[in-house]
Amino acid sequence: MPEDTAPADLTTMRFSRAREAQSMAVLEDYAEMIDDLAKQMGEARITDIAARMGVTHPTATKAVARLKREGLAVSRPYRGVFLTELGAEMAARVRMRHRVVVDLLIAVGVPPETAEIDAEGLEHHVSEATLKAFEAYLAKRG
Amino acid sequence: MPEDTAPADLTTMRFSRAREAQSMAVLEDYAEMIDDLAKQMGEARITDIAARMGVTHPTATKAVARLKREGLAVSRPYRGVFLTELGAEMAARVRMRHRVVVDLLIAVGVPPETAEIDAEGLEHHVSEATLKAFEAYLAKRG
DNA sequence: ACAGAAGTGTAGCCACGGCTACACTTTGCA
DNA sequence: TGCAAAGTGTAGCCGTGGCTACACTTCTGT
Ligand SMILES: [Mn+2]
Ligand SMILES: [Mn+2]
Ligand SMILES: [Mn+2]
Ligand SMILES: [Mn+2]
Repeated sequence: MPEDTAPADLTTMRFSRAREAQSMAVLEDYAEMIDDLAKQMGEARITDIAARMGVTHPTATKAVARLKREGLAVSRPYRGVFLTELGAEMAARVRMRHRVVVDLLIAVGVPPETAEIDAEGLEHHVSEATLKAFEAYLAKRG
Repeated sequence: MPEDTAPADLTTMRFSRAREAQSMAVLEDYAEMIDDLAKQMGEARITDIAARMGVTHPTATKAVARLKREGLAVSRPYRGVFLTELGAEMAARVRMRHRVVVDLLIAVGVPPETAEIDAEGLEHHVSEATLKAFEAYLAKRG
């Protein structure tokens, strides 16, 4: 085995972390989007959530059901969806991280439109440590 | 609607792209891993693939079945798994991209161990345009 | 040579995130 | 005011990627 290869158990841990991060991605994106809609439209309706996510309304309903199950949102039949305090905190955190990721990409030379697109997937795999490093890099750059 | 917000249909496209990228992630990671194992051990066995991915062997078997279905690998019962030419090309591309992502993270100040971990998830959402930008940045930095 | 260990296949379970189809409720307008 | 349009709920399908349990094959060491 080449010495530039990490031990197998460290490799395994990397994959586990990536899977774990991915399992949060849907939750994070919906939380942020519901918060966006609440700010822009006054409330987040299932149809609007679905339209923005690019999915059908039953898919959005299922995602919201998961958010509710995890204590991140509440809703009553035929009414809008609202974030709990926990959900709002997640939304704020996710929005900030998203912005930092986009800014960093642009700072290292990625075209802004591309940065926006790629960030939507990248953001969910940026750890706290990496986020801090990004912020430090951006601060240093002014 | 605030003017710092992208049109809804662009937002929708971002999410679609992220989902699409994600659907390739498993394929990419397995292709790279099978290639690793072929180089390090002579051949890629289901048990070894599973162990490194941190999953059980039936899970690895299913992933390999998908690789075969997509023309990226071949195998015969109770024998090892081998990449096709297409699969080997994907593995090479994925390995290169992984390395660039890790290098870029380190270049902007992310601790190397963290860079390795985060890159495992990030890599799948780095587009060609972003990869080129990363390479340019790294080249400029020497 | 063969028995036990190791490896592999496969059935069948689950959660998730897509979808269509259809029923029901709410909204809005003539 | 009431009816049509819009919105929502829900059942049920699929593919994917996890898992356990168990059967079968291959390998290995005595
Ligand atoms: Mn996202
Ligand atoms: Mn985002
Ligand atoms: Mn990966
Ligand atoms: Mn990788």
